[in-house]
Amino acid sequence: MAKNVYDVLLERGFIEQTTHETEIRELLEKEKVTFYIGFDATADSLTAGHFLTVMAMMHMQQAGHKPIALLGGGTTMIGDPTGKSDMRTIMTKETIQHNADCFYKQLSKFINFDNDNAIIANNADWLLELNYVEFLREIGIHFSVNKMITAECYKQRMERGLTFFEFNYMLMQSYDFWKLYKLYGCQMQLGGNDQWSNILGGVELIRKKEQAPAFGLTFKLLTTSEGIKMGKSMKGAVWLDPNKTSPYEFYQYWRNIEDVKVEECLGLLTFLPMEEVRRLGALKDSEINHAKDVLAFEITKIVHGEEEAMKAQNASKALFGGGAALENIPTTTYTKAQFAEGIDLITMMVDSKMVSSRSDGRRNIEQGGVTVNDEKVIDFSKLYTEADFDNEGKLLVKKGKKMYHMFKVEN
RNA sequence: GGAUGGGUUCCCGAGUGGCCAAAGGGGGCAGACUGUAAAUCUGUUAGCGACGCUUUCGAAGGUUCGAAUCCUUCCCCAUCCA
Repeated sequence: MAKNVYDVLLERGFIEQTTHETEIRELLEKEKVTFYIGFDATADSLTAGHFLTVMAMMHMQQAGHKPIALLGGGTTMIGDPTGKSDMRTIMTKETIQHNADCFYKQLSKFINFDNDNAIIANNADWLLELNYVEFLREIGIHFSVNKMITAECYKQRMERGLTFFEFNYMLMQSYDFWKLYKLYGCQMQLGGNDQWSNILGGVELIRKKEQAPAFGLTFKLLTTSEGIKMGKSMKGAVWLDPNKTSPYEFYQYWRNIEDVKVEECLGLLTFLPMEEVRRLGALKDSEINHAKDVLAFEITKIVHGEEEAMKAQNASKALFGGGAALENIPTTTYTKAQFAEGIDLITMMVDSKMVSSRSDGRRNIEQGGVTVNDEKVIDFSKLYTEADFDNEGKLLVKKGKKMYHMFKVEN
């Protein structure tokens, strides 16, 4: 075995906290370790935020360790309240099952679940049938409330109010870890740094209940330089599902990352060798745009495949570099019949979701932010007809500096 | 269960009868400057058939020419007491 995964993860910038640094390093060196990461099935696609943990999983699997992807079918049933302000909509069993299926499908693209190389599990299998009193006697007895309220994850919550349910979340997650330990000999839990307290809970539970070693490790959370969680855009989350976030948009998201985050992202979200990462990260001024190209391409390649990554890159270069064919950018297609009487630009922008409302569209035009085929639009009431499209039946609309959309007329 | 203080637009947070589609900040969007970056400055930020109209200040009723503001009931949250 080449380099210890622990050192790889450390060098690439994944590791934030560990329960037992030296033991973990040694363990990963000597043995094939079974570890787990949990995913709550709150949506029908993974997000860019999940991707970081998936990358860590891939590194671990490549190093010969055995990942367990734990789907939160049970925890999602009630809804993880962490960081949520609104009333969470109660999700039906069917929705959760559907979400979990989607997660599994996506995870399979990154993690090899064949031949027992990795395990997929769902905590619905044990959480839903728990007996309350038994649970308290077996698990609850190991948790000190005094200790729990001092936990960092609850601290912020103490001021705003904490429900008994939220308070229990740690126990449920700890129980998951213990269950996976019993079922699969899982020795280690990884997760985002916000999971630290919950992970610690599990580690201690196993140590107390089984007198056996268990370990925990958390990853840095991807944030912007202002500390805001990355992976969100104005349209909401950046999804890994190409139907929810097109490869082009996905590519653009990373292409537009802040300068100061480029090196960090290259280390975490690509497999490029670290020498290359450091070289690219050291580029200055406009040179760093090259590093961003590489970053966007590499991530898109891992998530959507090389072909899609190429397409996204070409589209991006065509739009921002000029020349080249304008293919693979987001497109809305109309029929000739729809254009018989002409359609105004605002309608087109609303249809294509370039703007959120007609008012929004009008504002953008009034502020001089919209061009059609590189010409600034002044009159928002103008009706566009087939004559305005080029001979291929295309019309390129640009909103702001970066948002492009292609309109087509076909029969 | 009791007392007190609260629920305002994407978020935080002003506003206690008309001048309120609602100050200020954050975030978003657009313009300028740039490198598809950051910072900065400017504009904008409920919707629509747009110098006008419609819907919004926890919910439902009521008072009034007129309500985010006053009254009634209800729901929710925080703090203290039990």
